[in-house]
Amino acid sequence: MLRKITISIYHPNLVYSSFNPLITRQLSVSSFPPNPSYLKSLCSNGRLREALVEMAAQGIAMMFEGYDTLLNECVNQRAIREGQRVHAHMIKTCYLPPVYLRTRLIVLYSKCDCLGDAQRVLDEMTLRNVVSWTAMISAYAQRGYSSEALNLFVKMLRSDFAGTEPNEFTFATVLTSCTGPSGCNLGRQIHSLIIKRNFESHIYVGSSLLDMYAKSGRIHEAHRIFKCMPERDIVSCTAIISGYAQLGLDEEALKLFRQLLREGMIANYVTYASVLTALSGLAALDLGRQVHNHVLRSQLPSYVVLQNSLIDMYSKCGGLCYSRRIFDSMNERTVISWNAMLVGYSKHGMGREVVELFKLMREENQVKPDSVTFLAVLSGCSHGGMENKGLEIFDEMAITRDGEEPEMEHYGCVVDLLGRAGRVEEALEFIKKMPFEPTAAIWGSLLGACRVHSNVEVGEFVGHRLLEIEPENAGNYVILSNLYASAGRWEDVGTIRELMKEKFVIKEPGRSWIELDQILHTFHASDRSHPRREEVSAKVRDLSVKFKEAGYVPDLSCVLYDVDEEQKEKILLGHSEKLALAFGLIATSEGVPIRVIKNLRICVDCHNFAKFFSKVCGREVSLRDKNRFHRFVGGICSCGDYW
DNA sequence: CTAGGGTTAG
Repeated sequence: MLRKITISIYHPNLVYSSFNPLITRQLSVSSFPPNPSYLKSLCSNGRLREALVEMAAQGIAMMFEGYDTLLNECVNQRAIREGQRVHAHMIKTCYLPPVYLRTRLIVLYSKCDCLGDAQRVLDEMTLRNVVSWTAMISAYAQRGYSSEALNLFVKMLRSDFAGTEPNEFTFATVLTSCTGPSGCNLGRQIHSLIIKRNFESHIYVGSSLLDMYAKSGRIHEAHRIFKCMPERDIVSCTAIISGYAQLGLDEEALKLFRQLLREGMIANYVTYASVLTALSGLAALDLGRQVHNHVLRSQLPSYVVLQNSLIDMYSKCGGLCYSRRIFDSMNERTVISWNAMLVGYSKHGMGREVVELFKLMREENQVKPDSVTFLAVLSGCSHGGMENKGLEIFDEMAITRDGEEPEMEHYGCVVDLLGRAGRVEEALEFIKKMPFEPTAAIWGSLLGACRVHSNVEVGEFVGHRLLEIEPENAGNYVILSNLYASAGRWEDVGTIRELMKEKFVIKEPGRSWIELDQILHTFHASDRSHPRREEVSAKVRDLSVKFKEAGYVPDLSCVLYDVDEEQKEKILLGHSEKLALAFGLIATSEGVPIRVIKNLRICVDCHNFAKFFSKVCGREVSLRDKNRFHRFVGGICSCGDYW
């Protein structure tokens, strides 16, 4: 039953209202008459619900200020249901919101992930201003809908309405959607608009611009913009540092970080996360520790992102126990924290720990495993000698369709698992039955298995398949020729060498480095650049002689060039990881473990050399190659000779 | 009312 109440009017826009007594029962009489400042005071006391009841009580009578107050609060609290009620109220009472309020609605819907509703509000607007356009573009951009953001931007440029010229907000936003292969082209066009409108030196636009160039690989252009910016702040500095780091230009990133610190930059957690990425790439443990100390001294609150990158940095620098310490100390973990830790164990070949941690993750049930998690777990099982457990987990993954659907990479892991277990034929059958066209990486992993298990028959088939898809990859020729050599099929070794001559492409020269007192010493194959080169190569020759006495036989099939055996041996001794090992032996004191990092996968001969190194020299060796860590102790490697 | 940099995997 409805009851009519007349309330006193003191607000010019407020008229008589009828309301439902069921609602009013909750209201104290003293709260009347409702007015915008009363709504405001309710909102500021966190009493949004009561404010909404007030709104309902006002029936047909709400005007700008009241709606503005309520929408503001809904946006702040990300309260979508309440926001919808406010919106519905506008419609029901035939209130026609001005551009400003409609824009608030767009913002509300987009912050609550209701992009369709936000777009509908924009579509219904007959008048739009730059803010309404920008809010919608930003909604798409922030959620990764790049093409929608860009299309909307173009639509905005074509729009005839007044007040639709993009401003600095629009440019800063839309540039973040210029990603991917065509991103840079679009970005350049937008850049020219920016120059025309004189926004190039704006600090937000500038950092967005330089980030766009950096992310599309045009780091010099990015750096030019950075240098030209009339003022810098922590975001623009971080953007350029992370630009270098993301492209793998780790040393440049580190150099810039140090230089900017010297110039007075106050790093924040994003800056640290970015520079830690660079240090992960360099595997520079001492430098990483130093940055960690900076972090601790700066007394930042704990940020999950930063802790995640610390976990990653320590594990990639060979300090896995520190990773675990950080992981255990976290009071909040994201899926990335778990993944980083799992990947750490996986790269160190610690299969048992991978399985244990994965079990813990499922038991805790706070964070749902994603496709990266499964990748880490499967490859961890493979590298850690837990083949059956890995196959079991893959089957679970394929059966329990509720979670992650296996992707190509997961199938690749299974090929790896089967291959490692010596089930090479089964792996081949598995590839044939996959719902994907096998990639070069998948054939490559099977070829590696064939080499380790000396399965020439399957290896030959796989190898030739691989040479068809990837004729430019030198590694494939090496492994196939290794395989033929191990079976004594010298004629076929010769054929492979002939094939190679025409197509052989060196993608990336081999390079190894070692960190001593926060300084990285880098060696290239047959290096002539290091100041102590003579001493180092003499040491390698010396070691080779010693190791031969202990049973070392140089594996000449690892050499690609068509030269005589003596030359081949000389080339082998010039491999960068041998130089780095020898340098480590010279430059560190007895008994100290030696950590070497290599940018490519380690070759069979160097792997063997390192084994003898650990045994004969009595030094523990940790060697990180492109795929994983190898830990050599007493002549045995943690990878079990399978990598 | 609208804006820029970040962590795992490949």
